[in-house]
Amino acid sequence: MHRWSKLFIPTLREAPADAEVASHRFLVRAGYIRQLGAGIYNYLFLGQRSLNKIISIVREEMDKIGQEFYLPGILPREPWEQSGRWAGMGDNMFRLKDRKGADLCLGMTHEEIMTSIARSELRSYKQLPQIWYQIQAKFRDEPRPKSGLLRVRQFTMKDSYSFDINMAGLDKSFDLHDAVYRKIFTRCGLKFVAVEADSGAMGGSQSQEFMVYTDAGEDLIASCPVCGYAANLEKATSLLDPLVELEATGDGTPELVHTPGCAAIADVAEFFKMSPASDIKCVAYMALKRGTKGAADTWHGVAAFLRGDHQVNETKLLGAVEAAELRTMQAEELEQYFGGPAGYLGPVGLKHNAKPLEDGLIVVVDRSLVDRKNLVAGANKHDYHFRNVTPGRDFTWTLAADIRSVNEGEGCPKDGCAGRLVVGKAVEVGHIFKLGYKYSESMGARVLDVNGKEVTPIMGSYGIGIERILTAAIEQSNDKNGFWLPSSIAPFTVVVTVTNVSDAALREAGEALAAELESAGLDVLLDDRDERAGVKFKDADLVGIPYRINVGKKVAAGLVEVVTRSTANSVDVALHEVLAHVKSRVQEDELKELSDPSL
RNA sequence: CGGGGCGUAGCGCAGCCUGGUAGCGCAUCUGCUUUGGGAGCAGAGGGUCCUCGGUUCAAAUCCGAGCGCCCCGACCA
Repeated sequence: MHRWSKLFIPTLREAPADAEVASHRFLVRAGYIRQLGAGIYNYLFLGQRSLNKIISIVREEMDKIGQEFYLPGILPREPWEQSGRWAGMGDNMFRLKDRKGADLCLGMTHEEIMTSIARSELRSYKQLPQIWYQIQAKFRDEPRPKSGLLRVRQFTMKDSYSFDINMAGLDKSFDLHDAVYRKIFTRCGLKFVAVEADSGAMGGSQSQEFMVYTDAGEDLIASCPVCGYAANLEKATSLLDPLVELEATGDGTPELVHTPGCAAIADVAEFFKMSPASDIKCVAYMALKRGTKGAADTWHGVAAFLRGDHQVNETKLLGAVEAAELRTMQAEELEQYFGGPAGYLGPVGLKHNAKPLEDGLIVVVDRSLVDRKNLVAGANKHDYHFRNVTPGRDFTWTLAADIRSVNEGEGCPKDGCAGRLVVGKAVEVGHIFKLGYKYSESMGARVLDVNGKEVTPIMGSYGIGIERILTAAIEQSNDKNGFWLPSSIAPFTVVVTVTNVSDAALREAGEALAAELESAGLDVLLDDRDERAGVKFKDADLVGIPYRINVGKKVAAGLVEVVTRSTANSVDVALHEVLAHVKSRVQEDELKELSDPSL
């Protein structure tokens, strides 16, 4: 029997001043967590209890498709060197040395280690497919930990890895994860959406994130309310409405116009009395090409051209030029590549590469510019623009690609769908990813196929952020008094509140009821503290327990109150019917979660 | 890494400008009363004022350096 009077549940009336998002404030106030350092948290009794429930659900579902391992958190340098990620992970990796001076790191993820096991143990296609998973602490030296448990330096991850003989096998492993993830998040009571995600510059054919909408989230999701299309903004595309082009002036060829003081898009649009959509915006970057086989890293100029009213999507641009990193150009670099200053950069007369990441400038134009005409663009000369600029005729490019971010209200990209996209903030709770051959190839994992020929297994990797499930659940269900969790992941299903423990009859009724519920398999917390009723009600509302049973004066009439935290609804129930009542409520919740059409 | 803010009792804060006994609310402990939405009265305990150095007769307060934490941006397999 869990008696509140004997437990350590340090609730706070006030939250620490630096807690901003709801889940952070409530996790601290409810005594779930305490901070130890930036992005480093102690999980106390209630927090750990809830996380354990989440882990149990994850484990139960994952065991249907995979096998649980447990790999070390402290890892030698060598496998990371082999995959190329010792350098590639950069400062995000915690690194340390042992007493002999050998390099070690703390695991951020375990592709290398799982692949090393596969390499040394898997020999035949007959051993495939394999799905291996673990639930374990991950360490990432985040540049900016924030928002309580949302972005931290140590967290718990369920990560799994699949090894298949071919693409069809990988598709199946991916689909298995997709199905199991939906089951897991549903059982955890999350209102989630699966979205298309960026698969990164280093290959991988399909990538899907599981997101929960919340303003505390750090990702932006574009979705179509009509057809259900949903994608991370890093990846989302859209249909643009047709535009009316400007009339050509003069002989229709580029004409240099004096545009004093028009460095900003808005100024240019005002000057020419046109929409910013008829202007060509230029954003200039330096792109990092990672040196291979010990060669030095090199930086290359990139000119990104797009519509004046569009925003560069750096993730897409990074993918388009196949670079490792981007940074914006400095003034000297602008002068070197464009011969003109910021605010007046343009594509006319620029020399560019035939292929990305060679010497010289890479010119990337957004696809939405390709069929346009009579545009206005900077002349690479202070206070001058060209008009009558037509892409293809007046300038060419290294490559044309989708490098812009979609905006809310643009057309859904699905064929025949007339919907308009909406954009919302979300937090990522899971990610499934077709890795391809990156790790199996670089680390030399091979098996013999049915013909006795050596082939490289194809891999997938799949993650779930355990703490983020808890955080997202709190974000989606809270009010000014606290939060409520689904009974599947709440630290307790029901709290039995004895309103006045100095009344022996109430105390005994509470004890008896709690014992009955507990012996029926419910997670019960008996609030037997010698506190005023109000204090106990406030605490119960705060700490996330979905049901409360008030054992008070009505006990004399054989009644207690069953209060639902989410709705504050209270019903009087006869003592001998409480168990059946609560059990059926919990079962209803589970059924509702599993059949909720919004999922 | 760029910008901003903060560091005084467990939590929330005042005091700092203008140097001189370290305070308030909540929490904690004791007693009495109270007992259905964070009770009342009386009493008590609790502080390296982030650290180090400097100025001064005297530093929470002024000066310098460092550390830590938060927010915005950049970054984020």
